[in-house]
Amino acid sequence: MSVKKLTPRGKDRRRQLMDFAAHRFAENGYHPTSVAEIVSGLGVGKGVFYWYFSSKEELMLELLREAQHDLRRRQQQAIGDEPDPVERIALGMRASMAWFAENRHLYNLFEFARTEERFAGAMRRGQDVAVGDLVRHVKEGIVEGRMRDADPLMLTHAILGVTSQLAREFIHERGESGDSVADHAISFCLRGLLA
Amino acid sequence: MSVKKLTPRGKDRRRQLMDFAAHRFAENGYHPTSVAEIVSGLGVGKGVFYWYFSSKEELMLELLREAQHDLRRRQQQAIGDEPDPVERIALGMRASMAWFAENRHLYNLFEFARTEERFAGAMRRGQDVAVGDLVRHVKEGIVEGRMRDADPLMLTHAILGVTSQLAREFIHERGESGDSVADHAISFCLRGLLA
DNA sequence: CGTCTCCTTGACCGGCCGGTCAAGGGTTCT
DNA sequence: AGAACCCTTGACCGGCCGGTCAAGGAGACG
Repeated sequence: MSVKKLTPRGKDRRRQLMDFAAHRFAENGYHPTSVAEIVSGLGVGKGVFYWYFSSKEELMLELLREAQHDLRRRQQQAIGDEPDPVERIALGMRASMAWFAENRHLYNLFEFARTEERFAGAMRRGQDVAVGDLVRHVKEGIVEGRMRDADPLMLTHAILGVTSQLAREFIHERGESGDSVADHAISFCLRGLLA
Repeated sequence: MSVKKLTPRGKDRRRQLMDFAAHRFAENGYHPTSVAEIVSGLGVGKGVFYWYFSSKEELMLELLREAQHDLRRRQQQAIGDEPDPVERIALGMRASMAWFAENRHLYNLFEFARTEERFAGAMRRGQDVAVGDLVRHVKEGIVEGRMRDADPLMLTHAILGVTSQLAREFIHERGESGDSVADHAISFCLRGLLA
């Protein structure tokens, strides 16, 4: 049997660096977290960082890409081949909530990344993919007469807004579980406020 | 008649610093924008900055407080003494959209501030006020039987989520006008997705 | 054993950053 | 005039930051 190496190398090291940096960035902020802090937190020399990543910025970009990719996979897996567009939207929202519950720290990372020009591009690309996925379900729902005939892009962003705000407030901020929040989010999106 | 001073003093100087800094922070990021850049952009010496503000952080906090205060005043002014809780919510959303349209740059500032511990407190306080205002209308709407009997806090955050996401995407990002976006946001919040 | 490759070390560098302060200018009082 | 007050200047400081690099393991292979 293989034993855990005391000094990981290769991909393990990379993971270690990315995980640790992600947590520090999320808790402390990207700029206030220095490369020196990251490596000393892991008990290694600075050269290790620059062996695996060409810059702090590159590491950040990789974190963002990976997280977005992971979130999307989670959504698609949850949706599977569900035929009902309304149900697909609900499943996607539930999957997003669950993912945010399991990766609480990444919420801050996403939010920060959107505010800085050099990371905003990556975030926009990721969001465009999410919007693209979701808008298809919405359009289909409208065509099938299941949903109101409003601007699909607006509806899509409204759904994303509900999901991300409830994820922030109740999961990220208050530490509640994903499932109960998802139920509320879904019923709001489907039926709105009015009685 | 009084003429514009060539070298503003007192409150004018303060305003000048705050406005310029807010724009630089929003476009470039808080950390990447140095105090040196701010003062040289205004063509003044560094001492001016530290005459009016005790630190870069304090200036930032003041910007956040002022912006939140201004946004809230705008909402309250729009709502006036409207008796219908549903209409009050719609008026508040419309006012928020209009405010974001007129202060596009502040969106990034808010978003960044939430991600850094030392500013998160101020943001939370501001949001708590907004939630407090809004949740009252929601509760009243439920009591009056105008709205679905769901958790008022969830409904409130869902409304905020729709508002802020649509503001970000269509006003901040795409530069559309506030009014048309507000209509979509309101109708989504009231009636949801379903036909 | 030598050698090759892969990884690690940490002192070091140039540069920038937030913040200080002694000195002086401009206005407005008396 | 001259004193008092308010504002402005910009050189300067200590410290930290992202990034470099010569040197040196540690294991694999022959």
